[in-house]
Amino acid sequence: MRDFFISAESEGTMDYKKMIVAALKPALGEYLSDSEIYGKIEIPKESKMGDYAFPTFTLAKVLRKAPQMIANEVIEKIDQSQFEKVEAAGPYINFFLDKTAFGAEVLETILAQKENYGSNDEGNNGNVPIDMSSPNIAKPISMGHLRSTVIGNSLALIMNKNGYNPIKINHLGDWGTQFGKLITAYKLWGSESEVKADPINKLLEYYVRFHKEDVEKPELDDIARDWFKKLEDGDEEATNLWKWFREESLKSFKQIYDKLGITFDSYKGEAFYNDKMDEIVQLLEDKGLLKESQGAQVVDLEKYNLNPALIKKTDGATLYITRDLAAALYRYRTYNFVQSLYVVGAEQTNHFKQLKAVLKEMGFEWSDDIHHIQFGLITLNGKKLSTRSGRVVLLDEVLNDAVDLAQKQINEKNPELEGADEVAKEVGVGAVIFHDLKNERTNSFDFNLEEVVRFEGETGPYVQYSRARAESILRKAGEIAEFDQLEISDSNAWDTLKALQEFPNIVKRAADQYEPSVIAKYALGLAKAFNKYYANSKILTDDNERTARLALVKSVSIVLEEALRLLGVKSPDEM
RNA sequence: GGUUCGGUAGCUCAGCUGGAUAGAGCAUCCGCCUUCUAAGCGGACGGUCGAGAGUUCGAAUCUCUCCCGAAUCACCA
Repeated sequence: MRDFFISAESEGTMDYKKMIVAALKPALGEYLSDSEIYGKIEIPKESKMGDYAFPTFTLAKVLRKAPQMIANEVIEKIDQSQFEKVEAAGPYINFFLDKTAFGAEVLETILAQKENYGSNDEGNNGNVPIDMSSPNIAKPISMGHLRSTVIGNSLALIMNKNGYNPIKINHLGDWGTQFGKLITAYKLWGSESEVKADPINKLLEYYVRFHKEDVEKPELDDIARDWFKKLEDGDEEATNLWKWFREESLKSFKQIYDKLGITFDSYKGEAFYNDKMDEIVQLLEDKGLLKESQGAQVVDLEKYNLNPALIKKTDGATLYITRDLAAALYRYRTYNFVQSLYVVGAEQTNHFKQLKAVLKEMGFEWSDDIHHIQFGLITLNGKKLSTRSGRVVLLDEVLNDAVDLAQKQINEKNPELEGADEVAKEVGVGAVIFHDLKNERTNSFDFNLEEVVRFEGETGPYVQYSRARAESILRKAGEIAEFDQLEISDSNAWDTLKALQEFPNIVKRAADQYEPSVIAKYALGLAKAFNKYYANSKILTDDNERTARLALVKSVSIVLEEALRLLGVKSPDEM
């Protein structure tokens, strides 16, 4: 087994817990191993109680003494020279770091590494395809898609920060029986010019009308089925219409992705796998996994405690999972991934369990590297969003509202701001993205426009604003010849320095848990610490710590910008 | 009914592998712009951590039972 100290050392940043283990070892070495000591060290809630603490409860039994007494005895025995002080507080041994040395080291590291601060190469450049966004052609992008898009994008950035090579795949919903309906509707009521003018809305209108009218004219369903059949058989008219709908839809999707500042590495959607499913069926057959059940072809998954996976319908048509099997295999062959992520809503949990189970049954060990990154539902007035019932919240509208509001705020608070339009976009869109990412992925939330576009409190604009203030100070400070003498004696700076030091661990945790919210929460914490410092200490005073304070401000700006970047949020220098 | 995820302050949520008086933001009320951007800072108010039992020196956190809510459970994606 690899010694944990080696890995701790290889991180490149100072591990203060390690320092504490070294200090405690002479006193506790005969009762606890290094890693046991390391594991017990905790961070007190309040900084009054020190920066790290070691609870002595566990030793009480072995030593048959009261924890308080043990704490008192231990501090007598250990070398305290590395710390500002070490004190026994009841059953705890509290360690106070040498603040100036700690601060100087953190600042020096950040200023040297700049935006690379917090990066690591844990991923070894391994490929990680990320299935994300994946809207359906001819349907508008709603708040529901925002989650997958924004979480996927952030995870791509986080994985990259951890040394992986993410590949963002927009698995478009560009195939299925709905295209038969769409073509039917278009042929009956549509026109080329209408679609060109406003593709998504018009196509949606046709689709909705189809569903309205087919209640009374069931023959429409037959026509639609025929058209889809034609499409499957490669009929020229059907194929051309399909291609055209797809292109027009994609164009309007891209406008939204532009607003969000998100790009993709692949737009291979469901249709791409049309000719790749036969192989899957064949493989399943060869391995004897396919069974007939009620006229359909299924893979039994009882040993996984799952329902059978339906591979082929009674009529011989394939299903969603068949396509996803083909996609999974294609991605494995194409990217030889170390992990394959699917940022898809929690309602599809069962599907992904089945997908992984079938792949496992097929003998593909890499099934274990597939992770369903699920997220909670966005509801409207407590109900699930649904295009057909008209209960939709269009993402584009939300983004526009947010940008308008940001514009209004700028007019009020900073009317002289140059490039106000651009800043309004960055702030408005940033608010929406941040709102989506600040809470744990799996939480569901009910859509509330006021909350989404809020700029005060724990929001994206709060973080942006904090950094803009930092930048403003730096502008006023002018050129700094050289950052040396980085010791800061001001205790108001302490929380900020500690937060800065935490960033590399936060980056790792976010990747381990596939949780952008870890970064968002961190950004809020750092911004908060900095605002407090800003409010209580004058930075641009001419004394011998001025450079050190500016180094702190610069470091805060660097790390906040980087944290926001990992969320896909921009950092305006002024706002 | 089975499975999964939730239930923490009026509202929205934190709380890392169990640890020192349970934390934020919003809302409400009160202070702070002759100092670096008030999209800010400080303070007040506010909680039987769904209920009960268990493990433990110690439980919001782990185990079990129950209550409540959501998602899902083969021919949609």
